[in-house]
Amino acid sequence: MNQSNPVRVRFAPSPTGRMHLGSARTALYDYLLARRLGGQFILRIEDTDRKRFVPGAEQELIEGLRWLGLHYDEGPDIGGPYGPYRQTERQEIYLRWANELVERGHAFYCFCPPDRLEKVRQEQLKNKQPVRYDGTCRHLDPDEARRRVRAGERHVIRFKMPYEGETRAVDALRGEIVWQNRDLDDAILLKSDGLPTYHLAAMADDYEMKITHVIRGSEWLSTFPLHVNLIRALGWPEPVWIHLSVFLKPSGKGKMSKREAAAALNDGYSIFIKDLKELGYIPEGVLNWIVLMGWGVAEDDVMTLEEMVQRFDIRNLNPAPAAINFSKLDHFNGTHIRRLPADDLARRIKPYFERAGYSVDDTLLLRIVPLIRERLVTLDDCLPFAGWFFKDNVTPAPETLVPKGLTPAEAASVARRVYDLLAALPEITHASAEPPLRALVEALGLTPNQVFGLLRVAVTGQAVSPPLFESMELLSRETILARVQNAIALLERM
RNA sequence: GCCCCCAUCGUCUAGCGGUCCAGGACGGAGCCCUCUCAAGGCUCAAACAGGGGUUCGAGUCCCCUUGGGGGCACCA
Repeated sequence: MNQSNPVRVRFAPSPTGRMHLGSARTALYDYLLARRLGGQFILRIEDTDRKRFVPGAEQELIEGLRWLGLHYDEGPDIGGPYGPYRQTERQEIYLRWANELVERGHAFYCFCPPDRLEKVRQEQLKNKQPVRYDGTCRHLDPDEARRRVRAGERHVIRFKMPYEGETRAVDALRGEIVWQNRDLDDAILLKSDGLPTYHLAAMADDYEMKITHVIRGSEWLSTFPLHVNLIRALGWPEPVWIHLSVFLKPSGKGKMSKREAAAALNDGYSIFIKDLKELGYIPEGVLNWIVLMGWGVAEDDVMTLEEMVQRFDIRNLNPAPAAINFSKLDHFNGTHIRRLPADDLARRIKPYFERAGYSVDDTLLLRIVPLIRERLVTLDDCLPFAGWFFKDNVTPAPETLVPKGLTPAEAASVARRVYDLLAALPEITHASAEPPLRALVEALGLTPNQVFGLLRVAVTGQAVSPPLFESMELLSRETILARVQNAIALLERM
């Protein structure tokens, strides 16, 4: 690689499914590497598989990247100097290189029908032989092959893998890897539909787009020798290769499966980025979580995207598979929520209240935020903690008003004393209400828990709430008195 | 079956031959704080897969075993 060239890193997903943790992490590392080294981050859509194409998948990818804050410099929706950035729009390029490979003797036309290939495969499997192409068309006379192609015979183009010797390639995380060429296969580069396979398309695009670092999943390790041989056959510069490990299911036993994904959702988690967003996770938390799955930092593991850029170094990447740990996601999400400025958090939770049907006063919301900030794991936790602020009246279950150790009648009596005390105050604030109420607790020979608990349920309608006095301060005196009055009535009716 | 990769607390990891009776984080346990729930503080339990080498010395290098993972498509 020529060090004087700018670093260019690409995220190249295929629009065949949903954006999940694995793709997000790859994109994140791509982004971090590009930003860290002052280069460009490119989005390229690998849509050459028309059978598996999923409408809307590209949009989810783009929205996912935007939500995470992983902004790219070039991509299908924003263009760039090396476009187009969708492989189906670059078909001529692959055709040209495939022909070039054939001309140079590094690839050959193959007319083998799929059903024959399948039979060969079964035979090899049965005989416990390595499964690969048997080489039938490899030694066809080139002129004869060209004639058949011109005649319109259905064909593919295969790479002519050397039969002897070995292939060596370097992965940045694992060092040099060696393959015996006799174990390698004559992979298809150009399908009979005229579209390239990943092998040709990705390599050609990486070359055309001047990609300097390839970060991809370890599932590409097995075709790694094919890719380097292809690149070398064409004399292209070799990028730095980085093969990331896969994610394992939470137990660490086996990879993430459909079944596991469903199980996660059942527990209130998800491996899909869009779901995570809807579950109330914030990009800061998600990013911090996934960046550490495969990247080790000695200390200070709470980071913003900017801090990740400053600290990122591919030498710290871990090639070992990593098990997904959702409780760590909760931790990072809560931590980053707490770090948000009040107005920012207010802006982010406002939609949750509105979706619940409340009309939200921004001034009140801004005063609520400090009360619930350290209680939120996900954004939607704001509802159980603070939804009651926006209700005109609350309706506690009568039995929840009765403190431990007291009868309903005793509770009613306590409530009346509390009412009298609050009614005597010209205004009810944290400062004005707490001292006399504590004195009352003392005088009644009860615990703060008993009295404040009753008041909490009376005022908020629930047993768990933000701090009582701070919460009451946000309510009008009339509201508080009316709710305590209501509680007394409820208790008297028990 | 064949090829390739990986291996430190339950999990994510630090460690790049001596500073490691192995450090941090999540989770767990306990204590403190406390009006509930949290947050926060303190403490504790918890790991170098096994076996051979190399070396004065190995978690750190090599080999084997075991275990885990990926791949073996006209999918990416």
